Amino acid sequence: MSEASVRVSSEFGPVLPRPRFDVLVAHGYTASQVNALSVFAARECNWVNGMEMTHRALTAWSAIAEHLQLAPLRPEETELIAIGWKAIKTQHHHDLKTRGLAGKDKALLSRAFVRYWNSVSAPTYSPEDMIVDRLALAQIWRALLPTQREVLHALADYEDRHVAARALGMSTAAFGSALNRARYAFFELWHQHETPSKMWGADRPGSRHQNPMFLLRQRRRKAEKRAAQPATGPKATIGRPRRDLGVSDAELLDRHESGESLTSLGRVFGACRDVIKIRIDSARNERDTTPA
DNA sequence: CTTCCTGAACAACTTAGCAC
DNA sequence: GTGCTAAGTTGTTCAGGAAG
Repeated sequence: MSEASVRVSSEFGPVLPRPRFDVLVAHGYTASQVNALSVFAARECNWVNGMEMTHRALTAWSAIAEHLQLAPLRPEETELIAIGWKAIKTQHHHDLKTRGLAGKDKALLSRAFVRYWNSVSAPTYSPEDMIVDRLALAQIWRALLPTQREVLHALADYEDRHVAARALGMSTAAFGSALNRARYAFFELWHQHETPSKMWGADRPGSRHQNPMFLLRQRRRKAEKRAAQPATGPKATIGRPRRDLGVSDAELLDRHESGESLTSLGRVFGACRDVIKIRIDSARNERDTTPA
């Protein structure tokens, strides 16, 4: 598409409003040209079926205008259209996510889906859910023991269990126990008269792991992977090589079954407890699947 | 060369059970 | 009710192979 074609194109009227003044945006591009490029990008973007045309054009418009302002050199029209397409695609994905329809498993009815369509399909907006939740929170908070409130409060304040534990003069282990009990008490009260589901998720640091849907999907993927693996057969050779602890897995299993704890075995062989556990599990698996 | 994927190892959190 | 310990569970990082 040439500069001349942008100038003569006047088909963007119904999609985007024509600017009242054809002001210069940047690098010689005028507002009308940016409009035309945005509409072109929107119309030719055939891989976002279902996204409304004006929404596409506005998304492309924002991205193109921003790029023009930031670009050190004059960008080509094709580059601006590509910028528009990229923005439309990203926005489309975001929209789907908001409606709970994103992800590889299109059949999955996600929480976002329920949350979005519950509010959208309601005849009028209702703050009922938020009010009920806030009242329940206030009632449950009063029903908790003072120490349970303290640990929850400290964790919320410091956002770090080690710092929170120090602030309360507790060991990390004691804080962890108290926190677990407090959470469980809260959970029971929240699900009063119902069977509470198992606790899930964890307050790990990092924004990625604050998303419960991420945790849920990750857990499901792992379960699927485990289920797909054959029960027997040689293990894949790729991955980090095993460290030689100077003891066979079978011997570790024997010693563990004789009463030695995982921790003490870990200390003896200079490995963390989980390494010992993995090897014991492996030996146990092999023993159980090998015919006598 | 880069990116993606994988298993091993490590780290952190949760839970159950015991003692006080 | 609380603190502690050990075991169980789950997330992160690292190193290496495969694919493009």
